[in-house]
Amino acid sequence: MATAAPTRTEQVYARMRADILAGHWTPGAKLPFAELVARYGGSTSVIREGLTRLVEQGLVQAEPQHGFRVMPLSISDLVDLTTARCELEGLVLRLSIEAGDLEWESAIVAAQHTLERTPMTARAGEAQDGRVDDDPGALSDEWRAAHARFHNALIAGCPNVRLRTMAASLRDAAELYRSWSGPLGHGQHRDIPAEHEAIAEAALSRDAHRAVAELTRHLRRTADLLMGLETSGAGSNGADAREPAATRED
Amino acid sequence: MATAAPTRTEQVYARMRADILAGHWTPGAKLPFAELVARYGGSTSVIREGLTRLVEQGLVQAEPQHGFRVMPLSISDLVDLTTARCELEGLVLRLSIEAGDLEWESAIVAAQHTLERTPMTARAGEAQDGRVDDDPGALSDEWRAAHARFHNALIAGCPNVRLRTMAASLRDAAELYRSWSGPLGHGQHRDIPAEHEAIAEAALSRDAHRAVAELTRHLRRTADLLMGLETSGAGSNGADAREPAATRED
DNA sequence: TGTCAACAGGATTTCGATATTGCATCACCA
DNA sequence: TGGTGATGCAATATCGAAATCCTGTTGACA
Repeated sequence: MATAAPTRTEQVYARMRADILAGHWTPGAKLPFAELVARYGGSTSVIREGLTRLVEQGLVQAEPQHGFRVMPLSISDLVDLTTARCELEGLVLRLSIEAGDLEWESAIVAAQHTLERTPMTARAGEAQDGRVDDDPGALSDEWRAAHARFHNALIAGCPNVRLRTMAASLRDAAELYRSWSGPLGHGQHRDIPAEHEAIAEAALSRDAHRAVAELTRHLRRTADLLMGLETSGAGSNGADAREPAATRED
Repeated sequence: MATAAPTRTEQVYARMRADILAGHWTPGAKLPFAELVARYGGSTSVIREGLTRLVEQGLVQAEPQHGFRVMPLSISDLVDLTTARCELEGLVLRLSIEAGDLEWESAIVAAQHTLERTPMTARAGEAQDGRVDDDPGALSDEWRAAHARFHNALIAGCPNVRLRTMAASLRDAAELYRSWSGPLGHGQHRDIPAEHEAIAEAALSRDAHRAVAELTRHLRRTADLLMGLETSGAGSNGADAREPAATRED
């Protein structure tokens, strides 16, 4: 599965990244070298390089003489993140719709089909080997992967690599929040598949304005829900809420 | 001068970054460990960590088993970069104008005053110690610093840390292009100070729409000029132009 | 003469140990 | 008894060498 990357650093980095995004390390928790070396193999140099990359991506925090810790979550950051995503992902989606070709369309159709038929919640007690087991009702890894692929397919048509990369990076940051909140759709009279279909349909109709509006609503709803339930379970100093969570602007 | 950063990695990283942005290494050129160790001190680990951070920022390119090289320049990337900057920096400026306080205003006034009175071109023959000397007519380090501070002051009012960081990162990437083109304003019947003043004036008048329009025009003019002159001097495989430079969209 | 394989040189990647730093505990003194 | 300073411990930051990989060259063979 990880044959393409020849260097050990790359492999370790990829695994650490996946684990963090999957929620195997609690936000704000320390990442001690000893444990990382034991878990991922490689020497401190390799671990350190991986951590450094994650720091630069905003997924990990570095404290100069105290080591590294998973980026802590906060309400105010989630507000910022959501605003940034709405603006940036909206822009990228618009460019994508303008430039997307047939292949792009087909990929969206396929990704939506897959997502639609992938169950959101996993069977409990299927934790891999990580530190934190998934509570019942948590999003399944398969669904999250399909979800990411769907959103990636939407913006894949945008020819501007820089904008696309930045949008993807923001989505990763949001993934961290998604991992550390209670189950999302939970009854809350919300039809997530319908939201996805609305976005896809508008995009395929080349109706950029409507597609962006649907996407923005989708993102904001998710964020609002996350904020409502924001009480990250395990961690010691997991979440520090600085602001009273007011959706500003737009 | 570098007393605040306790770790050696931080110092080396900062110096490498500054040197790259200042144009002391030609785009596309290899960055051999031996030379880096000799120039910046520290062992390979330290150098490597710094390079890794720069890779994640898009300033350096990593080829898994072949080392690192300065990110190559290309017309198509400059087009993407400019679009991204116009959109993102425009957005951030708007938010900044909406939220900026008196302190923000004052900082802009001060930064513009400084910029206005800093000569753009340096005296020739003042190369520090680096590899590539500045040709006569190149932008002075002082002006470039003042210029960066001015643009930073404009967007400093934006409370959204993520958006602000991303905008700053894009400006750094643009700085690389600025370093590797002929002198900018060169007669070209262009009044750069006036452009800056127009942006500042509109921002201080809280006229977001006009400010963004002025900023966008400023950025596009610079990019167009860079593309017209795009023939990076020294480097071996410096610039690879993939597309015929067509400004699209908007 | 052209092609392929083995070899040598140089560069990067990885390792394990050492040096350094920060923190907590404890003794000592006012 | 409260506060201050020294000491030991744990963890990170840094180092320099060994291992690994790529590249260009030489030589043999068809």
